[in-house]
Amino acid sequence: MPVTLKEVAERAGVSRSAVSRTFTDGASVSVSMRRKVEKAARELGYSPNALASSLTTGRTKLIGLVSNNFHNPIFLEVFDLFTRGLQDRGLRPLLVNLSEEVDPTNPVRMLRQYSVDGVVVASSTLPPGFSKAFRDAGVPVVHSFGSLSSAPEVHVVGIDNQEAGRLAARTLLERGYTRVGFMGGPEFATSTQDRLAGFIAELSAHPTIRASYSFADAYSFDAGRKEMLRLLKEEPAQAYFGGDDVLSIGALSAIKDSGLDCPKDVGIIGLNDMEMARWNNINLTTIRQPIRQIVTSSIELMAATLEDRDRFPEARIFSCTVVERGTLRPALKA
Amino acid sequence: MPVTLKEVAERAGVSRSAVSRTFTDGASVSVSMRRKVEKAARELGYSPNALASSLTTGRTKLIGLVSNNFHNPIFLEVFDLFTRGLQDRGLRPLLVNLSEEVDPTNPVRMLRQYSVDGVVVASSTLPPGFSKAFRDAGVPVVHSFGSLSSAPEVHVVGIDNQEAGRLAARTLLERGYTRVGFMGGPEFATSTQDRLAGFIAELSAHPTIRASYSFADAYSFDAGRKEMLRLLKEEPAQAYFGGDDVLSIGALSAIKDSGLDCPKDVGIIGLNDMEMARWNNINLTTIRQPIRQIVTSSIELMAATLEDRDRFPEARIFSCTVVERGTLRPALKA
DNA sequence: AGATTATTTGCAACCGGTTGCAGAATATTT
DNA sequence: AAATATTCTGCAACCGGTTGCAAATAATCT
Repeated sequence: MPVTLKEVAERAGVSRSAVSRTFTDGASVSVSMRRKVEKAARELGYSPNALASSLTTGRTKLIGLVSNNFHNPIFLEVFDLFTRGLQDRGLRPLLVNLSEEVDPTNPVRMLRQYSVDGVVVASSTLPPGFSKAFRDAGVPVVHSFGSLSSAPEVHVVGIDNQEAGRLAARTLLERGYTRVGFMGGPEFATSTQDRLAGFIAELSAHPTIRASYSFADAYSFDAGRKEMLRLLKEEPAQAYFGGDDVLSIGALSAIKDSGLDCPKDVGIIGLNDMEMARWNNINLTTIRQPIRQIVTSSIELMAATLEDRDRFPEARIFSCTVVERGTLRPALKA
Repeated sequence: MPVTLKEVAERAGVSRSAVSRTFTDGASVSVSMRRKVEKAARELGYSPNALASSLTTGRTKLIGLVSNNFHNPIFLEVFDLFTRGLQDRGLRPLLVNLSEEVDPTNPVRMLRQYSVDGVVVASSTLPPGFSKAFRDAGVPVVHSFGSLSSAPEVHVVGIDNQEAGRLAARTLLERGYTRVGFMGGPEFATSTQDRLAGFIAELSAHPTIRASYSFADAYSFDAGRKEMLRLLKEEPAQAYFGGDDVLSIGALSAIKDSGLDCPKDVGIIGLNDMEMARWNNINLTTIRQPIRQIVTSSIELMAATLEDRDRFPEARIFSCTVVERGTLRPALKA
């Protein structure tokens, strides 16, 4: 059904190579030849088969976009930015949903079968083993929103989750809270671990502060709500660092339903600054993660790595900022 | 770098065809041969190149997943369900972001270059011209969440938006509202037009009801908020059918900020029943769209159409239900 | 104009697989 | 055991392009 190179060549009365060259830029074709071929191509409605050409060029322009975060609203924006950014560079995102996948073997095989030029891992929860498995398969990898190690083995772009944890702790201290809590996401998520570590590290310099830690089952409204209801039954802290915004909003709902007031009785600070956080019936104080910059930078890094496949792995860190809203009491006067 | 068929054949000491057959099911290979080949393949870490084979088989198992709804939280779930559902059938979603695209030419070309086996258009706002353009390119198309015409030219799976509009109108009538409004999404969106048409149709049977219509700039919180603020300045209706949930939540925020109470002063019914609608600090009465069923059915329909490419276009309609929450006053006693 | 150099062009082989066909190897039948 | 029917296997051509190489054309220089 689709028109092939050969048909165009025949109609234009030239060789197949000539047609091929008119459609590969940088190739040597005379203007007259180009005109002839383009005319024939137009009349036939020809457009070259990217897959066939990938066979010889070794480039598909396919980029695996793998994620397992299909329940966090910020990731819709992440996908939006990634797809547009990749498209703008002529790259095609092959979306891979890794929810419930524990072993990288299958995804790796699949991505190799489709000869992707690179893989973007967009996930805050996938263990680094996945990225490494892709790299070991010889594919350039950028892990966005990943956790950074001191010696990155693949490119990582994101925030420093430990620093975010420290920032959360500092913010709570500034507000004069003396009993604080970390209400994290699922314990196995890399982001949770890192944020907790930072949170603890910062507080360790303040021995007078009482701190507690617990984990919700998932990064979800219900999990946050459930966990906060549990916490409120016993002696709750004065303020919590919620694992992320969705979780924090769930916690907020628990607080209100328990007849308590936020921030008067219990304070909350979230993380992400997702769209809903600023909705005025939520109005969540939170730590903002610069998503747009992270995605843009990830795409640039991927493009650069496609050029130079031996590029040394690097970590690109973006800083977070506190977004003041209504779920934490004001800072103490200095 | 990657291992090829030939290398496996050499190592196993057999012909290339033999190796190929081992990896295509339904092909005739003896057990001893299969064992030999599989051993060699395992040792070399071979897995067949799907793109190369697509050249001769004519099937890539690539499915274009095209959408322009990257700001509506329900679409995150839609993408989740689609990617998993497609993956489960061995199909690979090639994600295409059509935001800001007004002409189907480029996307069509791109999808043809990558020889997708089919296209799923997942959008409630794209005009039918896009689906038709894909179909005209000879690719099987399923338009999910699309608007249905009486004579579908491509497969359409979704709700009957007109019926949803009627349902909204009926619901408002049941509650005894006599001055009602339609606060739609952007006027050009197909879903908005259909919902409005149904809303009007239902009310036309009730000449005593005063009805008004207006449109927000987008399906977004801010647009809904802005439009409701505008409406509240003049003489507002007693209750509104909000174009979708996000819009309705924006409207809700405007109502509260204006010192009014919902549902006491102004009622709202949304559409979609997205996750946040049930968050208790929102608690939006809304019309539920059965997303999961729509996606599942779309995938089945796509799979069936891949089998029989001449399948006659059909429309699959799922019904909506009202989800009672807190933004509409109770129904009148009968 | 003739020699020299730079551009174009077509040939043919190749990218990594698949598949119709015919001969070889097995299995089944009588 | 011979004849017949089945199942396997390799050959070679093909899928839709690309590209090194050498011949053919065009451009530039004396």
